[in-house]
Amino acid sequence: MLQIGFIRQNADFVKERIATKYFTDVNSVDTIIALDEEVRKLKVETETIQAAVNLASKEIGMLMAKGEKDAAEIKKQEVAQQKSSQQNLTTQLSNAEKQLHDELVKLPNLPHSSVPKGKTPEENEVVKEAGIKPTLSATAVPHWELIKKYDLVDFEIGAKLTGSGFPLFKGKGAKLQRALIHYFLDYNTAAGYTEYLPPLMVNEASAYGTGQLPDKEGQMYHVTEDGLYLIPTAEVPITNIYRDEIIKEESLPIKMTAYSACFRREAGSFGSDVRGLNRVHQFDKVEVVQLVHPITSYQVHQQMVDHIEGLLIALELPYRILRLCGGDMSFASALTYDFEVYSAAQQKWLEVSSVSNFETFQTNRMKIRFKGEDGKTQLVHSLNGSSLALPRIMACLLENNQTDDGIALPKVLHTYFGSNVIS
RNA sequence: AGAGAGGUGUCCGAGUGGUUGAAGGAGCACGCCUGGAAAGUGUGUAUACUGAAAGGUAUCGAGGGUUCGAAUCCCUUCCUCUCUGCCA
Repeated sequence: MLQIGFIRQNADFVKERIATKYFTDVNSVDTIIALDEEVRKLKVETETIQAAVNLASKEIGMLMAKGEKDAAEIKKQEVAQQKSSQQNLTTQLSNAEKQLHDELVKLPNLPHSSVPKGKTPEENEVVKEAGIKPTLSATAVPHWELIKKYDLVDFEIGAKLTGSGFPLFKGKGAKLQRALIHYFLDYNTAAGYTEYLPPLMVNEASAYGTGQLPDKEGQMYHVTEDGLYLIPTAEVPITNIYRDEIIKEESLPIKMTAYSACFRREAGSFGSDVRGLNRVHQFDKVEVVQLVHPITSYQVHQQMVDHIEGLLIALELPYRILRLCGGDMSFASALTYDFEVYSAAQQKWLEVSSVSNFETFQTNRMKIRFKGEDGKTQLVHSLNGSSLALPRIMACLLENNQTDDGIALPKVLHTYFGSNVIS
């Protein structure tokens, strides 16, 4: 959520920036400013009356103490009149506040100045492409065939147990997942991230804090009986750890990593995009989150990109880094880099990580602040990135490394997996 | 899941209707004292909104109610602890 004070002072800038995200209703900025003015005006009015009421109440207290009952009664009647005139204002105020909040929550974050212009994924800017795309033999097959061949994942039984999109990992497939999670967490903690293992369900306040609510309600599984949501990413519980906290400045940056299962309803997907492990309702992911001092956030963002790039290099996968254009960025992000790996048999790029700087968009909702040297509290910046999403990594590892003798695993996984090859 | 107890500032802890944003203590910060430190001592020590400022408003888990006035009374709800039950 954008800060109202900032909108008030930079209305034109806000409109201009929002437009690059192809947010449809730029006029809502004007609505917000008008509502904000109304709210503040009504606040002053009601608070003035309240101040008078409070003062009178104290006077009544003193009169009662002195035993001057009659004088107290007269005061009481005065207060009663003031209160009746206040009631109407209070109703107006709470209505206006609610409207203001509803509008404010619908505004997306403002894209950073380096965000490329564009509306569709095709207009994302390729910042870097590296690694070697393998030349596969004529007999090479996509990962869903390899999965069958080596009996790594059973989609049919997953569907039997739960439904489509809930893969059942099995044998070496399950072990490869474990090896990857283990390796990713080790890599992150070695870089100074503290490891967490979070709850897989969160309450409404947490889902709201990171921006899943109210914007993306339909994308989460909702346990209505208990008012809980299955997490779409560990980002949600992990970032919310510091909700409503004031952090000591010297504790910044706070670096956290977590493995979790992720649940996404992903309504409306279809076609070859959803084959095999390309898109599923439940998947494993390791996430990194940082809470940082505002002046360092873009530097940290770049460090996180480098950090995640290191994983892909270690996994020996061909990858590319995209700077997302305004139209393809998420609601809450100010700047996002996506990582994609090249899936050689499918001959397509698959997104495996998204590294974003949210600036104060999330922390304003969560009220995550620090107290600076000047004694003023201000919001920290939050950032996060996947490191990494497992299914597509697995798909690429299988497809790109397939040989007649099995799947040759990258060196870094040998110890974790306990073997050099899946055969 | 049932029974009971409780949630107050950074922490401990007092407070059952009237200048209580909140006693007292600890911690922390700054100063004095000291050769230096400890001890001692003085001052300060929440957050948000609003206002140029003075100030004002709100906040004692959360939400609602009673009252001229609520940390204190009532209702709802969340959480923690103890006991019982159940269970990986």
